[in-house]
Amino acid sequence: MANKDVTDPARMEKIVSLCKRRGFIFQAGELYGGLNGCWDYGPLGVELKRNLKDYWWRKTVQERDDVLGLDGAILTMEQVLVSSGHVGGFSDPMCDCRVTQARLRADQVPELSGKVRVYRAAYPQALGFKLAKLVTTHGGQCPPESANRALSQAMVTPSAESSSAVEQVTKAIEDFLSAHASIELSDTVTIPAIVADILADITFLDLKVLILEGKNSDSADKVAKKFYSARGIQNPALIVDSALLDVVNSTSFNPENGAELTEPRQFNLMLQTNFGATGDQIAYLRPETAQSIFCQYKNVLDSNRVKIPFGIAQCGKSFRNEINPRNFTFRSREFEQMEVEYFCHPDDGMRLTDEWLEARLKFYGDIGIPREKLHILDVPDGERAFYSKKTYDIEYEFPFGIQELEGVAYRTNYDLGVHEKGAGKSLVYFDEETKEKYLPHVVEPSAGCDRTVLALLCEAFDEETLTDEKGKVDVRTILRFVPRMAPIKVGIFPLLKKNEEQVRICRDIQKSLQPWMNVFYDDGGAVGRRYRRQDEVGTPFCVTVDFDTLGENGDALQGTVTVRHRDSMEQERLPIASLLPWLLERVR
RNA sequence: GCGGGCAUAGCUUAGUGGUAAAGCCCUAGCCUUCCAAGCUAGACAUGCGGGUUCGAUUCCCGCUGCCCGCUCCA
Repeated sequence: MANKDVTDPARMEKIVSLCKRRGFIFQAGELYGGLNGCWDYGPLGVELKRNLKDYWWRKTVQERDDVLGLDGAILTMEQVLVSSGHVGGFSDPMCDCRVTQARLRADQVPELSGKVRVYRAAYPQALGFKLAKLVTTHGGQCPPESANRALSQAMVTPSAESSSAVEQVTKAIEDFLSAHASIELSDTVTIPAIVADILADITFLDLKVLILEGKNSDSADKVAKKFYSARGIQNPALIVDSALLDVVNSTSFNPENGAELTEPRQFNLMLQTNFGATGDQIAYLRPETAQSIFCQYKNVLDSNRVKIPFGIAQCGKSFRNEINPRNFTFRSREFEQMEVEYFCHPDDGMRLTDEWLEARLKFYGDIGIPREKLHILDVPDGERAFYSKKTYDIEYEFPFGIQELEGVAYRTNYDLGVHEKGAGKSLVYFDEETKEKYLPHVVEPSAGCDRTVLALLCEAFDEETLTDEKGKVDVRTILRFVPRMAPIKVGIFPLLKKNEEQVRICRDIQKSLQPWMNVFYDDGGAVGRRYRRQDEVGTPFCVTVDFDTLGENGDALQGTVTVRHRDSMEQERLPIASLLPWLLERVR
């Protein structure tokens, strides 16, 4: 979707490293080697995430008259997910065409007979690296890129279509060595030995293509070429075996193009579990929070004296057996969603979708994600889910690319419709004023909680280069969270930890603030060091009790403390008594 | 899912077929009146499992995980 992705892997690495070092996010099961696609939030991460969820709840539920909360069960009945369509399309074994990726039901692939052409190719990069390694091992100086370039050029220039792998690799190596006269192999090494080493060690990429009735082998070659070029092999020159095999009544080939199909696989992306006394009942870990909202829509309506339009909000865990978790916490197998299903009259759906988009954009601004880092994708026809009349993706510029944070989708009355049908019970709404009966339509703003936490971290991360009076350069690492999202709101330090009076006053301040916000007492090392420690975890304010606080420099300063600001590093003096209101105004 | 690369202390990196090194961080103490000072002492590592070997962190294989490029995302 995104066309101007700017990625910064080095920045991402620093963020991941900071998250671990300071206790924001750890890999789940790390002690035992790690569990792919699962993450644990550490002491600071859980505060950050909680701040986000609490603020979302406050803004979405508590400060609105028209949205109610719900906390549904994670274990979900099979029938619910059959009705919703989550079980249906994915319960049969499926095959993929290895060339076009077309997905076919395994039991519906027709039996085909005919000649099959066998292709075998190797990645030129792989060959290049093997060669470089061998040359180096045998005393030559050879950077891998150089061997790679030379060898891959040789590889894509087939001498003859039917020449063998041994011949082609031999020729490539000879060409390479003659082009690099400085490389001398030791006397004990022969080119056939290197060729044998390479071929024994290399991974080949094989493909079979059935020559369809009425077509010739050229068409099969075309299919193979597409397959290899999609994998970075521009010219499948290394054809080891171009012999033709006969197959009869095989269901392993795509009837459209003759390409080989993958083995049939179960494609359910939901996590299943067993329960009941004998463990023979099936339930699913919900793949989205939305379904319990649809299923309880009528109960909420009947028990809370609400009228359409109104919404039901839910924040909680969902689970998907993602094929390919990637990008730190961005795509996880276990993740948290913040969703609203907003029920409305069919005439209002489009308008409300736009209104929710605006409300959500304001929310992101309020948590410190600037509007200019967000991209709104108006998902075009054909790319939306089939039931959706309008979908906006709200995307953020992550260091690994522009990726979706939230989808605002107008889902029509599809969801209530399928559950009405599945359960055999009416979900029609009766409007007392207009005497109108209809099945409500739904607008769904669905945000990824973990993704948003990650966006907060990425947005907040900053490195500032400082130069002191002596010209000494220092890098200050800061998380510039807006105060309402910061895991710790204020650090409290005695200037000298040996001064009992300062420590006592600090502890008093700590006690007085703790009921209102998360604070952190620290007396270790020099005060400057403590400031920097708090910068690194995004604490917006630090309070220092010093000798002025004790009245040693006059009555005017007695009972006041230094407040130091994270972003500017500037300080101001405030009376202890006014700290709480001063802070509350800034961290809510 | 495909391919490539990588795996040594909390972090960043050395190094070795025979006792694993350093800086930062951390802990304790000394010192210290506002931005990562200094001194002393201390804790902490070869991802997991096989194989070769008298001996493997090092070489080989498998697994797991991470990163990159494709793919996928109901």
